[in-house]
Amino acid sequence: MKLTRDFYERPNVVEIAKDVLGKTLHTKINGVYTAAIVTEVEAYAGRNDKACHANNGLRSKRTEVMYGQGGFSYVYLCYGIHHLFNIVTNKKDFADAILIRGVEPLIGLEAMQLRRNMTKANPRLSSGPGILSQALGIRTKDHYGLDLLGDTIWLSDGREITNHEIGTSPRIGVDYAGEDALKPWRFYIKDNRWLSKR
DNA sequence: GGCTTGATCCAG
DNA sequence: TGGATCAAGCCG
Repeated sequence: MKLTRDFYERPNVVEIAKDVLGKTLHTKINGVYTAAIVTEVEAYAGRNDKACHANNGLRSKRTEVMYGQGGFSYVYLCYGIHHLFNIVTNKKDFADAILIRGVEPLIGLEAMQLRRNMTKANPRLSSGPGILSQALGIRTKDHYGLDLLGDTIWLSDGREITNHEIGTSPRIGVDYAGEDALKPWRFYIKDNRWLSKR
């Protein structure tokens, strides 16, 4: 069943991030349907989180969607090459988001391999925030600010993940964020092959 | 380990 | 207006 607005609009982004583990991420892009299980995420807590693009209340064309309702997509270009897919959470004016860092392919493996220019389905297909967007066909220009209750990118129930199956670590690549870089807000499914850190 | 790559941000 | 910076991936 498709996740509802209520799921995304809860106030605690860390709690939602853990809940997203095991959920199914679907895309239907240019008529091609793909689906994958979310294996790895990071939480970004709006204006009070130095690692978040909306820290200190920064508003710009890029961050604007984070200030809207929960359950929308925030996709942006990183290092000039990679499209990183985030889920906006919390209610209007609260700029929280969750970065998806790894997925386990379920449906549409051939389409994903074609997009990634690969001949096999190994973790290099979709274990990393940039390459999973590539595998699923998500691009900044086309998929910024989409409603995740729509029919282009959406999430649904998936695999049940219990608390003791969830691993925790600091977030990746946010050393610039001072003390906030230490927050243990990266979550992943333990013993899963489809993680960005091997 | 070193290179790629370009939007974004802020200093001036 | 320009240059430093960056939620990464690829090749070796």
